[in-house]
Amino acid sequence: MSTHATLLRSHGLSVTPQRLALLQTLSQYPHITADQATEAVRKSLGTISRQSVYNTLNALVEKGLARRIQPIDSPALFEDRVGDNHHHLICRSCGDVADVDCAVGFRPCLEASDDNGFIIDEADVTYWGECPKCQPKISNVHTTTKTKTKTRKAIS
Amino acid sequence: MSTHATLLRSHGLSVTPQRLALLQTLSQYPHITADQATEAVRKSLGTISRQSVYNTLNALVEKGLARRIQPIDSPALFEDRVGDNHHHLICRSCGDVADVDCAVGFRPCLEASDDNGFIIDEADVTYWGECPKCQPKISNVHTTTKTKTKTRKAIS
DNA sequence: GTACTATTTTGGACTGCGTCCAAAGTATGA
DNA sequence: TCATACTTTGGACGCAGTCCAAAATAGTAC
Ligand SMILES: [Mn+2]
Ligand SMILES: [Mn+2]
Ligand SMILES: [Zn+2]
Ligand SMILES: [Zn+2]
Repeated sequence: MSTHATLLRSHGLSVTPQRLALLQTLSQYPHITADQATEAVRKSLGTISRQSVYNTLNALVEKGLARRIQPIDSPALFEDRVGDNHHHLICRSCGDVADVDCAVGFRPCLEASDDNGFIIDEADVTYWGECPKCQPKISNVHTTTKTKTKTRKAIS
Repeated sequence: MSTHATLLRSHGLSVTPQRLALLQTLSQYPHITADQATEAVRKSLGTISRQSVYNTLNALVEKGLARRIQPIDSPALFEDRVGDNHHHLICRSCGDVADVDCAVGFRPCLEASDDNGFIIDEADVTYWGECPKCQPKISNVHTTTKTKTKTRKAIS
């Protein structure tokens, strides 16, 4: 039996083709929008409703089987890499997202300098900058026009 | 002459009542949504269009005079505390946002464990947890029903 | 296998946040 | 004071995500 099925059952979620296909999809892309996931699932199942995509992704996040990140100027991104408290690098020009291991250790950044009495359970770290591809070359530093339009990779 | 006017001019922005009112508003609230800002500005100017609010807030962010943060499940928040690379504590229950000084120092967290070739210019750190008010009291630990509805403070 | 029930899926309507656009108004500098 | 570039306005619009009620289906008990 599929390991994904077991995973779902062990978290009290019933097993449906839609959920299996979404888990499958999540395992194939490091970070993916709900729309991209829909597109990908439709390639395998033929069809899935938008609502089911959101239902499932939200359920997975709730159960800790997936994580949602919300970069500025982008729809939410989902990933199945959870539990390692890793961080993200986002390119301001093209929107590319890269994973970064946590600098501090295993459960790291959960120490704020002053927690204001909050009980902290997660630290969400995003580094902003420019990816290698988008960096101006030596020859045209200061003259390169920054691309405003983020090109979003299509799922193929 | 108003210091806000000078600030605008020094960044190449012309001085308008709308912009002054927004700067004024930003200085009064640590974190504020575009809608809350609109509401607040209307108390002083009487009227302002939604578009002007966004135009101005975006311009301020672009010039580095304001900062936009984008928590999950909340419209963007704006603040005029910039340049100190401070972080945020957000309560999962009530949505309350608190500032935290950067743990590491002045321009700190800009060191990722592996920058993947990115040129990093900002680190955005959000701690998630529960604020003191929302924490279950000793007497009813494990029995308190978590409030799902975030109460958003009204601007009064 | 059949029947029952709780859960899930579906698609269509809907909401909220934010942007686009073109016309009217205003700040700035000559 | 005039000319012009920039800003403001409000109405239309777009996109991400949710709500809802009906239909379908997974899990369970027989
Ligand atoms: Mn990741
Ligand atoms: Mn802040
Ligand atoms: Zn890039
Ligand atoms: Zn709280």
